Amino acid sequence: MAAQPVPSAEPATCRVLGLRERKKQRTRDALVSAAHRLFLNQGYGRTTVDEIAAAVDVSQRTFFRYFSNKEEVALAVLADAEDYFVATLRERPASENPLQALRSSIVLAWRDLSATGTSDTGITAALELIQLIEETPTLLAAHLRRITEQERLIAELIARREGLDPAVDLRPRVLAAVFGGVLRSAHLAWSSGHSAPGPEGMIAVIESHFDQLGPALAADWR
Amino acid sequence: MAAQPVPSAEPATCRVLGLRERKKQRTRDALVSAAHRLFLNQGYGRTTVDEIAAAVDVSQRTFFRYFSNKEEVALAVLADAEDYFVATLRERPASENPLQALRSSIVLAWRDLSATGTSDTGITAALELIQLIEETPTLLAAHLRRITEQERLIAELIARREGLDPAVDLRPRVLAAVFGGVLRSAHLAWSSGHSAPGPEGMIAVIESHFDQLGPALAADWR
DNA sequence: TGAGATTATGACAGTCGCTGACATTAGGCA
DNA sequence: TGCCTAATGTCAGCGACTGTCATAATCTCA
Repeated sequence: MAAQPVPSAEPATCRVLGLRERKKQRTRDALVSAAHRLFLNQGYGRTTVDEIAAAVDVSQRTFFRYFSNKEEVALAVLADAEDYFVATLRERPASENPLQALRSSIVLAWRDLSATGTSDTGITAALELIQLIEETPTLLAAHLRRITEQERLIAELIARREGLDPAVDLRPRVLAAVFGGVLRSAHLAWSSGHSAPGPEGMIAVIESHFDQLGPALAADWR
Repeated sequence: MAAQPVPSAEPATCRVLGLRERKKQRTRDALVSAAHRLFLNQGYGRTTVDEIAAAVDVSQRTFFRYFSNKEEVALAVLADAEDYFVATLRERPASENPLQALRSSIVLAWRDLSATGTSDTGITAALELIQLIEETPTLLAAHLRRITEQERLIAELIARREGLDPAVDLRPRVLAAVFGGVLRSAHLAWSSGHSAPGPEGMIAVIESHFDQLGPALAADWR
């Protein structure tokens, strides 16, 4: 393996990663993708943790050292996408108002991810997972809880962005909750299958839901 | 529970219930209140289903014939309140726009329930439970999932109210999601303890969150 | 009122998610 | 090479939940 001639395209941190750390990362990734495959093939409920562990040739106990429960390994696929969204939000210019910043961040994040994506571990996996979540009550519950944690983070980001104290001003938290609601509604609409598939379809659904936010709150619906 | 001026969802059929049905209702109620007491005393996670069943002197198997899982018995306390809210929403005059109707329904429902409430099974139980939910991840997840089901119902009600096809027009679903988000945010704020206790405190928090909905979505936050 | 059909319940066994404890192995480092 | 630490496997056990079958309680109707 070309150990030396690698230029500094990679962050320095993972150059010096020991064998131990790399191995951990590999088994973690293997667990995630094995779980993903099993869940999609035979359903979440009909897949046991033992199966996932066996597919990667580790013990069940080791599985639970990587993921605190079965839901976590399923939702792990979305973690990257969420992080990317948050990173995007941090970089939105101050000229945008908060709602604009959230909307453009989510759309940009989807666009970037769909361009960057290695088709296997990337955005298609996330989309398949969203579908799976919507039809699996247990997963949906766990996902919704994660969403609310994300909303707290988003509220803090917005508050800092606008120079407000999040403990006093309710607007950041209200906005984050509204944003979460609109997104969830869009995910549900997309996964119910009446719209275009793939990232483009998802983006379109999200945009149309945001477009209806004003009208939905308007005094006159006619 | 003899109050008239309220929307009652009771069909006349249940006037003369057989012994069997009444007995079932009693054990169900006993399970709910025993569970409620145990959860509040020693925490949700440290209470086993066996304990709850034993407290009512039924087998564990019987417990699971009444509730499909442990979360359900905890959230059952909120079911009445939710039903009351939905009934209230159905009766809101057409002169109110959708957002107004939702807001006044939730406030009215809380007010009525806090007036009607037998202190034991009524609104205080619901408030204690909201607190418990917010500090118990498992319960929060289950609760959030129920909320989304409620949102679907609310969206249908709003659509019918406005004479729209909920499959076409996104506004009912978006509005329901926004409403759910604002409420959840209010619950969280109330249960974090920085506001007045009791139903009045909750109502105040809800009102203030709704007041911030417009400002949160506004273009200019200054 | 009493026999037979329903229906709720209990008892039991078993699966699966998840955890603590301890021994074993494998990578890091002097 | 050999010690130290961290990752893993094994095992035992708890608790949530389900299927199955026998029993007991209610209901129905002649």
